[in-house]
Amino acid sequence: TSGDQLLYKTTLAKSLSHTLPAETLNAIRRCLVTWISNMNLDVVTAEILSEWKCHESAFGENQESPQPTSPESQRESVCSSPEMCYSSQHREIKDFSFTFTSREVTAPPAQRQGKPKMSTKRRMKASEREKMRMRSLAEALHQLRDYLPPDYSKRGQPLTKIQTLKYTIEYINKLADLLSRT
DNA sequence: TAGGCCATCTGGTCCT
DNA sequence: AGGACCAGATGGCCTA
Repeated sequence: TSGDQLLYKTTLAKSLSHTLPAETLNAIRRCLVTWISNMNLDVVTAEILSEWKCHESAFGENQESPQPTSPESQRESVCSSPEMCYSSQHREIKDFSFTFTSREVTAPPAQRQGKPKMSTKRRMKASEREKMRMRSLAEALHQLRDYLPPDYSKRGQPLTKIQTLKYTIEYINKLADLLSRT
């Protein structure tokens, strides 16, 4: 709808500064889902893909062209945490290179000494949570993959995680260009 | 067989 | 104290 498009444009304008806080990412996602579901995907996809072929050399063929292998396709992960978590704090996105300005994680060895080891029970709980967290991440990527036109995986092979992320950025940029021209 | 991709485990750090 | 997040290590599966 026009309202969705307006909101989407506004959100994109904010995001074009290359800094994408979690709220912005969520807003983009919501608008894209709403907007795309209300229009003729064939037309959009055809136009985008025609442009895609022209700009393919940007990175698609050079470094991240769809590769034939993706073991995940054979072993679809069963995800128990379908909800998507967007906790991108202090994250910058510039073109296709991510810069994660995360916390300092390395500490001098001297500081590590003397810290009591986690109990087995707590370690098992932490492992379980980590497993769920990674499955949630995989599920989110799986859903993201579904929003990309099938032609992005040229040989019919599912995209890898990194390809999914990169192509999604490319797809959003192309959708934004399309919108800006209307 | 090498290399890519992935899931899982683990220990460390930061945050609430 | 416990949860969230991160990165390194490890091993399995698959393809060229």
